[in-house]
Amino acid sequence: MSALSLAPRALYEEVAELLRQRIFSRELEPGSWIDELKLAEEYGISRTPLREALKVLAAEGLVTMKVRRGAYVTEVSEKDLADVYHLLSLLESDAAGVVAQQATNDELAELQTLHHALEAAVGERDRFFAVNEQFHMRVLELARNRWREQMVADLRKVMKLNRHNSLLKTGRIEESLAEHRAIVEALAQRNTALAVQRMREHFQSGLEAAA
Amino acid sequence: MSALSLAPRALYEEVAELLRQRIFSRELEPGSWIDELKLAEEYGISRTPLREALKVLAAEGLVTMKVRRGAYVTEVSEKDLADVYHLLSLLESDAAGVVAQQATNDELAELQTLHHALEAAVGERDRFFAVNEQFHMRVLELARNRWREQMVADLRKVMKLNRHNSLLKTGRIEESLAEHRAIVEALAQRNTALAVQRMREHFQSGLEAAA
DNA sequence: ATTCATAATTATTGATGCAAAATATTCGTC
DNA sequence: GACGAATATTTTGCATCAATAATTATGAAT
Repeated sequence: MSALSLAPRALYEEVAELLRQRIFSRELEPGSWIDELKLAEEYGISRTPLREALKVLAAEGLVTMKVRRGAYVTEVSEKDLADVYHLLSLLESDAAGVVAQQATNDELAELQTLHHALEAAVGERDRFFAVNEQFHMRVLELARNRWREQMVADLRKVMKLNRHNSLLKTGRIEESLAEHRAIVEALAQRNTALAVQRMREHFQSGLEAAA
Repeated sequence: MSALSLAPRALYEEVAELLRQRIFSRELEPGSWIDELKLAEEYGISRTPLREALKVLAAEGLVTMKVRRGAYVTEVSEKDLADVYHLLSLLESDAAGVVAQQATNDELAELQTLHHALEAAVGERDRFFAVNEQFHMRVLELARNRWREQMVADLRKVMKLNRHNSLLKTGRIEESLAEHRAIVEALAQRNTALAVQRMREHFQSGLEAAA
């Protein structure tokens, strides 16, 4: 078993990222017990950094620690998903409002560019999803609230626990694009309330598509 | 050095709580380096559970880990405080709206009872603050979104890092009480939009008092 | 035959020790 | 006297080891 690439980050951070990947790929199934010993051996590391990584993931909500029973991959119910989605909608809508108010013209132009890239990516499913994610994250960054960025990042990770990776449905690409266009327009007009409302509608229709 | 009381919780959880207390009491000052070795000796424990506790606190945002430089108590700028306060306002206002929609009559009655306890506690500063906190937390619980509860709990901890423990100012007790009354009324009327608006105003006036 | 208790095994949790890395101090040279 | 390099010290971070707690299985008793 080869050692891990020597990291600029701490080993436990590296391991946390590896575990995230395995959880998202459902190689580690929700509800299943995480075998520390087996994983440590598999990665060729000791249990200490692995345990620290599990603590980090527990804080993110991806794993649940049970006293004297070890770590389990978090099981998210349908209600959990709805709750998390609700919060994402709330936080990102508000972020859109902040951007409409506070972003510079250059930053708004950058969002327009990103939106054009999104329109150009229709047809290339994976690329579309990637650019879509990029757009949402950029809006978030432009709202300049590091606490919200952290929270949204964590919530999005929890959403990924779900089988139907449903922040954006394949069948909804055209609608989603139209909604994004509406959001960018509201931002360009610097219409705060409208930007909030349209981002909220964007999430709302995503939810209805999932139902 | 006596050992810690044997815990139903894991040792690292216990230690995390002790560290939180020391951080909130400003015995550990924001920006200062946390001496693992010294603390471990002081508590009569090894560095392993202490390090795990620090990881938990880092996830909460109370401490920041610097690579190969250990743990530091998080320094919150004025902007950080404003950002966190903004998020608390957003999350708790929305929670109020959810409660107006979904709470049972019994639950709303319970909030009224809590509010009466708050009115009765005017004059007893500490008790007033405690009941006030209880009221906010109960609203949050009644909104029944465990992810939001976790996030708000963490954000409130970060607020406590500030010297001016300013979720509620001493000089604002009467105003605060009136605002709470208005919130309870909106909830009793099951007026969602009004409940949201009044909770938001409640936070807004708290912010203005801090300025 | 079923249930309860005890013992053994398994797995988590805490401690100690060691190595690597970073920073600070001291010494030498310019 | 100042600047740079090298060494030493401090501290993080990883690994191995020991102990505790829980669960399961087996045996005995009712």
